[in-house]
Amino acid sequence: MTPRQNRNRDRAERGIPDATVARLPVYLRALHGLQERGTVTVSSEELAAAAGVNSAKLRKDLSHLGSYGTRGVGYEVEYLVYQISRELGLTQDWVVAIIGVGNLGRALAGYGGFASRGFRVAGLLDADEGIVGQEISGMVVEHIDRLEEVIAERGVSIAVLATPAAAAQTVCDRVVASGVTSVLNFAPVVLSVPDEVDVRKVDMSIELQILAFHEQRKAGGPLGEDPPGAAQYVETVEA
Amino acid sequence: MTPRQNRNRDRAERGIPDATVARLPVYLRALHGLQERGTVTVSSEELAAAAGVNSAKLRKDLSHLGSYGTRGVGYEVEYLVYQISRELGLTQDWVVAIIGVGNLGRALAGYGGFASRGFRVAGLLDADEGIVGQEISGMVVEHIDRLEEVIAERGVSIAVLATPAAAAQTVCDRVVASGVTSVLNFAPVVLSVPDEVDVRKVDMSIELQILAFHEQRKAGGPLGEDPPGAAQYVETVEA
DNA sequence: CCGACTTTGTGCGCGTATTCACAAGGGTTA
DNA sequence: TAACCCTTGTGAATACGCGCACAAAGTCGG
Ligand SMILES: NC(=O)c1ccc[n+]([C@@H]2O[C@H](COP(=O)([O-])OP(=O)(O)OC[C@H]3O[C@@H](n4cnc5c(N)ncnc54)[C@H](O)[C@@H]3O)[C@@H](O)[C@H]2O)c1
Ligand SMILES: NC(=O)c1ccc[n+]([C@@H]2O[C@H](COP(=O)([O-])OP(=O)(O)OC[C@H]3O[C@@H](n4cnc5c(N)ncnc54)[C@H](O)[C@@H]3O)[C@@H](O)[C@H]2O)c1
Repeated sequence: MTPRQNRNRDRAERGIPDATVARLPVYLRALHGLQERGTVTVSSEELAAAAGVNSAKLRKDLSHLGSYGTRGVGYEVEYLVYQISRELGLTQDWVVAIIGVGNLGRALAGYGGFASRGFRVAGLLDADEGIVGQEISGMVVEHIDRLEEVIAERGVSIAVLATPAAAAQTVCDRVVASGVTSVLNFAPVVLSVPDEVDVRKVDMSIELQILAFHEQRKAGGPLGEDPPGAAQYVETVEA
Repeated sequence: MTPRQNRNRDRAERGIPDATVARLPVYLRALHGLQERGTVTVSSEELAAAAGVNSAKLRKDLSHLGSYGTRGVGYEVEYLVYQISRELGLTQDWVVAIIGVGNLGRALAGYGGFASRGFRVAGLLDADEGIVGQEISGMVVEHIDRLEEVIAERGVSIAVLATPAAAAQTVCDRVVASGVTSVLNFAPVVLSVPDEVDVRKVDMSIELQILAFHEQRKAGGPLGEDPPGAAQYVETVEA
């Protein structure tokens, strides 16, 4: 069997498509909402509506976890919550460190949406002497020099980077060298990491730019109506 | 020429794939970096490396904007910056309102990464009497009751929602009713809006959950090694 | 116990995205 | 001018994701 065939087989048997994984948390959120209202059973149609997706897509997504629905009835909310949580790894606790405790880091430190999903913030680190020692959301900010110790001692497995862009790669390198293989990056830079490390980024500036693009479309295309590719543009490069 | 042919031509000539649009801001960031270091010309290989993508993908992306490269040489940095900015609509100013000035809203209000791309925060709104009137990043927080006036008077075209989840849909409805067609949502809810409105969401909790999924994979699959789809699972639903 | 009804799980076709690989095009040098 | 080198732009193959539509499978009333 060629390596390629092997990879295909692995995908088919255990691999859950990335697109599906990205939606599972949304389903989970919708399910928790239903749970609070005491709903016991839900159809794919209802759940899909609550999650804002097509019902066929929802069913296909869930089918990747196994067959947890009952035909003619729907899905048992509680059981589905358990299965999705389990698949996402939320049945265990994840230890998180937030690095860079500025405006954004502070907001993150106090955010309840983390703890409620099994993410425990076990460290706040910063380089600024004025910030180190401050108590934020019940935790004392530690010095970045202690990064490696903190990661090792507390078993940090996810690092959240909220430093300025210029510092992000350096901090990332240290974090990775300490054995962390999951990074959530808020700094507007592309981090380079070894293959085994997962980096996800949150970039609000990019989101705004995408909105601006579409907004401009609605308003009638880019300024100066000539289509890109037209031959008669002028050299007005200088800002 | 029939309307349909016209539409097809427009698509072919002007329609830029969503996946491409989402990457243009990344290229732009990389280009600004090069610009600061005085680079005049860049090859697709170099730029792709800086942006963290495959070079063929980069070239194909850029080809959607027209042919702005020179074979044998590469792309002129300054010119490319201009073309991408123009395509994204960053050559004009966008007026933004931030709604919900709590932990996150505050961080956003003071964030420099917005202004530097032509996004001007023209309003901060909140429902809390204790927050209304406060000065944050040089702006006075206004009462949410004035939402419609603020949007109309200042020509707000993008709304940033940073309210609690429970309030988001209501606020969103009001914003949309006021004519805003672009929304950036930080609240962990699926917003329902008319077709012509674009909503983009930023959800850090989802990103963490995706990281957790992959982290669990690395550690050897979900707890209790049985592959999903196995027939012998037990009814251990109760938490 | 049966037949009507409901909802799941999925085969299939379609469109989009990604990547490879190379011909075409432009610069550069002798 | 011509030969050579470098890099773009894109055709073609492959992979991926989406959603329709329907058979299979279960429920429920009679
Ligand atoms: N504030 C926002 O709304 C927002 C939005 C989008 C992106 N971002 C990005 O998030 C990051 C943080 O933003 P912010 O507004 O909190 O900035 P900030 O300047 O308020 O905070 C950055 C913090 O990082 C600390 N720091 C600097 N170098 C460090 C190092 N080497 N190790 C550890 N800590 C270090 C600083 O002392 C500071 O406290 C930036 O990269 C920014 O571009 C912020
Ligand atoms: N803080 C974070 O790091 C973080 C991370 C991810 C997501 N979020 C989400 O972002 C949102 C805001 O988070 P936060 O931490 O800033 O919460 P917060 O409670 O600190 O702030 C919410 C603000 O919204 C205001 N508000 C409430 N109802 C309103 C209404 N109807 N109109 C206008 N304003 C209203 C409140 O007065 C408050 O000031 C929440 O939905 C949260 O889930 C926050």
